[in-house]
Amino acid sequence: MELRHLRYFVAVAEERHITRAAHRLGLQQPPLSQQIRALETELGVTLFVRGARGVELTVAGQALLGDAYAILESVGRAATRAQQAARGQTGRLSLGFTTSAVMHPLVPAVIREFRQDYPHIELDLREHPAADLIEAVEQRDIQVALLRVPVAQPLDLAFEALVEEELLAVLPSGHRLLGRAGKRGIALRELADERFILVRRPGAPGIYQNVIVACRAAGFEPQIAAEVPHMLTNINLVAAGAGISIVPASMREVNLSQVGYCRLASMPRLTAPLTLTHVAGDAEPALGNFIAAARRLAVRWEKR
Amino acid sequence: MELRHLRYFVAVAEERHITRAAHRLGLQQPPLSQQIRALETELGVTLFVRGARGVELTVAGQALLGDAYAILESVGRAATRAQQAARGQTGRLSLGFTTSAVMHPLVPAVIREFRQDYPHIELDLREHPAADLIEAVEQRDIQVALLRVPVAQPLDLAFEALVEEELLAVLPSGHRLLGRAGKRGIALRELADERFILVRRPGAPGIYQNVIVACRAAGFEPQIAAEVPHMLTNINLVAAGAGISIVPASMREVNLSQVGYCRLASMPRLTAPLTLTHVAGDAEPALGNFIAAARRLAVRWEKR
DNA sequence: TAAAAATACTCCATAGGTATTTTAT
DNA sequence: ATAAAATACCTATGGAGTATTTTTA
Repeated sequence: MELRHLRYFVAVAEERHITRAAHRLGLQQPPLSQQIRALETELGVTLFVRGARGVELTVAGQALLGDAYAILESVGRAATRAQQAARGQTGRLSLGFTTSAVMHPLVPAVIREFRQDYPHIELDLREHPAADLIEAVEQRDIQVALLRVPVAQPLDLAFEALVEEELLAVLPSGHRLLGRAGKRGIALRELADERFILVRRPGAPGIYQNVIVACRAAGFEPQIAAEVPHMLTNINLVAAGAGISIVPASMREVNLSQVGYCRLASMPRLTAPLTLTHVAGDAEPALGNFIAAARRLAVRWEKR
Repeated sequence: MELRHLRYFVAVAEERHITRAAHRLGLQQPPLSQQIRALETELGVTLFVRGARGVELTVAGQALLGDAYAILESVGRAATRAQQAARGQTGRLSLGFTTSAVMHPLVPAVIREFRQDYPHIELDLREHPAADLIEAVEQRDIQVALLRVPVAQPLDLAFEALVEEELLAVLPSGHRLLGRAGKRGIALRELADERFILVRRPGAPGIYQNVIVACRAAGFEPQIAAEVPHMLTNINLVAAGAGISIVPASMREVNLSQVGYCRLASMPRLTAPLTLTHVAGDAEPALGNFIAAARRLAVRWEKR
């Protein structure tokens, strides 16, 4: 049986008249009669009783008609669904991110916009440490991840900095430098005598490396008072007076009364990127659409 | 799009290999490649990424695969359903009957057996007076009816007596004839002085006519004390002492203490048929199966 | 470079067209 | 007697086969 048979059958059933149905289908009566007969022969069932003023459905024909409608309709739906999937308008997308990545306003903005533009894509969101995210992308466990500074960059993954974000010094509330910091901020070397608290996790140095390199360029070796696994712990330790730190500007949202943030006057500005990563090569449509949305919003963000 | 495309597509998707799929389908690789390409072109979508060791489904292909399975399966189901409908194993059958017809044990037996043999046929049961039933069958409102003696027999309906049932006299409990009735029963002429209560409805005389004709043949004109519309009313009036009556043997199930039943010794026995009626001409399968079941059980009943 | 898919072409099965006959009311 | 479907026969589209080339890992 072919869909042609069902299409012809439906036309004849609706017209109750082979000649009229043939006309409607854009063909002649004999071939249509033959196709209907062929269908009847294949099914081993009489679908129509032929009369002098047309044809009438048998009970078997009535039974088939309902199914034929359903089948033809679901064929149509299958086609549009495949097309939507190809355009990345349906399916699922799994996205991972680090805590510090979601602190950046761009990330929730991208998620919101993508949800709006592609409501039929199931979005799978997961928060994990950067190293786990990179491994998950490699394993095809998730399709795309948003994180900070990826140090280990496997060759089969593509990495792309969406935006560069300024790094700020976090100091305890009463710190003398907070008062002296003007619009341009304090010089990095003014922190030479401070004790640093930095985020470092095995396999994902994050901005750790950047800070140390910058300090050395500013002429001093930073004293590391503590290495913590999480950026919020980091800020809490500063609040507790255990030292100072340097964090992405968006962490300013963590607005504890015991800490203050100030800019660093180094030129060029000390920054850390918000990085997007996925498996290299052709991205499947839903992923491509996500990346496009992320890039679009990143450009808009830079121009804000 | 044709079902062929979906069948081929499924084979390729399952084998992840056009050449192997072609072999499985009993054709060569190039035509299969062409058909898959044609499907992709028609949908405007890439279904497979071609590699050196086979093909892989794209997301669009994955989306289509699920739908293709569902479609092919429902095509198969549609075919078997049409065949079942043609054999009268599915669909619906509406059956009407009179009160006196269902009193006959054959009727519930037929319904039970039909339900058992054709569990997928929806059986519509309705109880109505005989005249209404005949009209309903003519109007194609119901397909088949079981009733007693149809007097008005429209030409477009077929009538068939399933079984002849003996008629019995119903007498008030203390009636002198009940004691004298032997195995053979009482003679009809012994009722010459009794007052008769008979069922008669406009348009459906039932056994009314038969009884009168029989009495005349026995040499007397019966005195009609009352004409009632319903056979149960009839027996209740006998119980009340209003007269005597003649009813089908199966009414003996109405076992009131105030009435007694006895046979009538006339030869041949006075009988009334249980009649089946439906529109004349070819019966549709479910109806044919019902009629066959009714006939089969009727024969078995006669031989009991 | 080896395996798989794509291309080029050929063929033929069959969907579809034309002319006519049969059927049913 | 008439309208509709069936039959007979013909045509040609396109599905499938064969040989070969191109692609990809």
